[in-house]
Amino acid sequence: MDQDPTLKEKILQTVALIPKGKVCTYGKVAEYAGAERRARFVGTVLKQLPAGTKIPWHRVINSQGKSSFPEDSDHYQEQMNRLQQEEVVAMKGKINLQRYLWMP
DNA sequence: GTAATGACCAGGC
DNA sequence: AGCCTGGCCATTA
Repeated sequence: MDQDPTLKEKILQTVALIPKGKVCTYGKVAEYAGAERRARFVGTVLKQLPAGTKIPWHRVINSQGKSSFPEDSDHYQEQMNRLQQEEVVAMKGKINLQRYLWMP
């Protein structure tokens, strides 16, 4: 049981708001969800998501503009495939945040 | 109760 | 550009 169940829900809700063709960082998601210094918690929450979730977790990347997964992992490939499918282009595994970062 | 863990981040070198 | 360090804080053991 969470001490603050609404916080997890807020984070998921915020991630769900990221529009197609845009991305957001863990830190920004935390900020928009009203949890300013809880970037790591965002990752913890996304990790718990089931396989067929509707939450667009692939639109969440780290502050360096890169996937937070190792390049040889399936998660990395899936994330990049989905982003590319949404016209989000990554050069050398790096995404241009100036261009693709979602700003509500 | 303490200690370790982690889909993070900013700063320093 | 890369690598290391300290800080962060909810979860887990």
